[in-house]
Amino acid sequence: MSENTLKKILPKLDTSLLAKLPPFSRLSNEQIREILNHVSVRRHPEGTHVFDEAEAAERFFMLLDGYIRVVRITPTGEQVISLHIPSGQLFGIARALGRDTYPATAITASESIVLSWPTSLWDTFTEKYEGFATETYKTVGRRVGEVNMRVMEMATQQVEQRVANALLRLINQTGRPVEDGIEVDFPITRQDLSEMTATTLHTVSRLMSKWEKQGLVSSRRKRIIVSDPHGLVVLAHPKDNHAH
Amino acid sequence: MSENTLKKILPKLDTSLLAKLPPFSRLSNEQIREILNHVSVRRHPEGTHVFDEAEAAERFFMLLDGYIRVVRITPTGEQVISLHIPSGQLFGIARALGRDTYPATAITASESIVLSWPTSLWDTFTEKYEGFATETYKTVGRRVGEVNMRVMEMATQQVEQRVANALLRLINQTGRPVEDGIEVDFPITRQDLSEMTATTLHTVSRLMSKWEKQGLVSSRRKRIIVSDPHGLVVLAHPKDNHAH
DNA sequence: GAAAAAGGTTGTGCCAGAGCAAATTCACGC
DNA sequence: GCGTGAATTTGCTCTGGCACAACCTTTTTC
Repeated sequence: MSENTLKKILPKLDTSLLAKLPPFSRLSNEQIREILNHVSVRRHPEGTHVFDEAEAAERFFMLLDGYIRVVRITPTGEQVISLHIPSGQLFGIARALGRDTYPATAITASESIVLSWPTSLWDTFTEKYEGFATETYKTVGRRVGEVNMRVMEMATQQVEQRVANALLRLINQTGRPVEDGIEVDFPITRQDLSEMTATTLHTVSRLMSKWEKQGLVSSRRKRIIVSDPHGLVVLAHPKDNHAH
Repeated sequence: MSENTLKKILPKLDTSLLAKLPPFSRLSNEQIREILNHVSVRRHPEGTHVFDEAEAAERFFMLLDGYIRVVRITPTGEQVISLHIPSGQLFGIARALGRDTYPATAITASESIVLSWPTSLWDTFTEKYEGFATETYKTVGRRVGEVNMRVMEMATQQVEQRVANALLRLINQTGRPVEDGIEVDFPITRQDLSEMTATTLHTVSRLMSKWEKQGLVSSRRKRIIVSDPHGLVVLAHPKDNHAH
């Protein structure tokens, strides 16, 4: 990561921006101003590594706008996408898990605005600011739940169901309503979907083609629109699944 | 859970028992005595559900002796084993993740002694007792890391490697040295191993047979001894893994 | 605006590992 | 010491989905 984390100041970064976000919502304007005193703001183009796995966790982050893709890379170079983080959430919060290195790599899935603070302030935040710790642990809990869900899915479901589930999760969490359905709000390739579901882009491509013929989804390059979410739900949560 | 959580008192449950365990190790004897004032102690035979997924998290737990298997069950009734918890660790700590229900089911993998406290004391513990919160979050962090590791493995590795890894993890975390190797310290079936690695008991059985012929492991019913850990490591971390 | 690169589609062969079935072995209670 | 049920082994079959490959389409670059 290039190290000019200096304030490429936004038009105005005022208290009202943070006041809406859960970790800060119970704070006074005074407190939010304190917090903003120490913040760095940064705009990252799509595809930027905000931090890398195993790096010393010197800062923690709040995504103000855009999407973050959390990724892990195997010794043999394969990527696995852990989850996507929508704006308004903290990330890179290694300290909340008692770690001093980042457990995964964070890459912007679209152009993003990222706030950050030095990790040394973490303890101050959790102690001093009402509700900050609680909300943080809720976020952690939600993500843990999500990862657990993926383990379950990968252990028990067929590829088609996994991809359907991944897509449903994407539109639930990051969906934007458009004319003919709900669109995933950031550029996403078949390759990406395959890395989220432990399969190959070929298989994802075939599934998408099939679903497009059935009128469940439509897609252009890097764009996916789900036009019949319920149809996908039916595929995702299948009749018998005669499994292990 | 049957609700006679009363003190089936152990011979002696004194401060020295807790003083060695990380979450309590920085506390004074006085403080540990306070903590013991509110504790319930309970002995669970093998196979007992200590609590079930989605149940209201009314208590949190410390495993004093034995092993806990953390399990999730799909809508279609299949089990997936998330992880095993060795003695000396907290579990059922939904509050640490901002939840008020248990995220998974906890079953004793062998006869176990379990301490527990009402969840209402959780905030007191984290605020009042030096180091308790920190150690807790380290535990959480370690488990999250482990689950993430499993996602990676399931996404990128072959069955043989996954089973080898699972076995290595078991002997690292819960291994007991015996004459001809290291033995998994609680009863474990091929079925269990298959539920940990998202495969079938048949495949696990075949692998075990092969490994036994190669002199890597030996096993009786419900008992597994790894005699050549390094041999397993070689299998677990394979040459090419021409993958996705 | 031509070339290159990135992303996407589709056909084919193949095999790891699941499913099924049946036999065998083991542990434990009586 | 015997009977029973659970755990394990093993042979056979079958198939989902991956590897490989060729080609097409859109975007980016210069």
